[in-house]
Amino acid sequence: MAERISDAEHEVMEVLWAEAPLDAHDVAHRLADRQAWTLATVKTLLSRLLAKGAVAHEEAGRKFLYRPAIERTDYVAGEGRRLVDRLFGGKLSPLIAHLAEREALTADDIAEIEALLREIKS
Amino acid sequence: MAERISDAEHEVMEVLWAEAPLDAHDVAHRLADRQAWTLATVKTLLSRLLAKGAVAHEEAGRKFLYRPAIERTDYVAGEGRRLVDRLFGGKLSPLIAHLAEREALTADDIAEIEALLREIKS
DNA sequence: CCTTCCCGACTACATCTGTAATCGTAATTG
DNA sequence: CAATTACGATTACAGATGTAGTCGGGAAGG
Repeated sequence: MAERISDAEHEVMEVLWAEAPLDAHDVAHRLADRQAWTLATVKTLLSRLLAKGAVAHEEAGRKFLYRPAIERTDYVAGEGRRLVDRLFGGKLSPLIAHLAEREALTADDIAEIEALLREIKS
Repeated sequence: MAERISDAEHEVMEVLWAEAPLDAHDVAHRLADRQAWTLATVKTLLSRLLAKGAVAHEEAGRKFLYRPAIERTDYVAGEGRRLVDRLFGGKLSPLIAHLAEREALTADDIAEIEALLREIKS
């Protein structure tokens, strides 16, 4: 399980997480504005995701309808953890410190995070 | 600039960020407990990092001494941003929410982050 | 029915990565 | 000085990735 999903594959996943099931054409279409990929490329990515077990497909006549087989939430949490482990010894605060220091969180961002923390505490 | 540094290369960078300059042997040595890499492998990684401009080397007799050519701070901030952009539309709070929700930040973690935010606000 | 088109499956291929071995040369050791 | 070592440079090679083309079979259109 948990075969790594590549960047390109991830783009495809985002499309399916936003809407599914979709066939290869639909996926290629939704990707059109972000990526200049041919349909062939999108098909390849879908096959690889299928092989990795990240999407499932169901037959609909002569074509396939694809849908995510993993939760975006899980994927995102996994990637987040990976990064935080790799770069911050597993601690979140240094990540926040870094981003904050270098890109100035807006007051709104800060308020949002504080609210979030307050909620977690309860 | 900013050639992507791979995972294996990153391990090498961490060693050099912790202590530099070091020659290939030293680097291999410090890596010994985390990675079962041969000296040859470490040398390859150092060459690649050199080619990518992530480390610099200076001649010391018949060997080279390597040192980082990029700041860990910059690397970390870049990677952090990459992730946050890719997965959270550039916003930090969802990352925090995710990690918090799935892995229970300790009260200490939360206090630390809050202190940090307070400081940023000032 | 025959031709055309569409689809998924398979193949292609350069680059990057992980992981190393080998080669040529310069230093070290005897 | 000869034999051995120690280095960096070069080469190797399989798997992942980005990006796509081709092929064979069935559906659709005439």
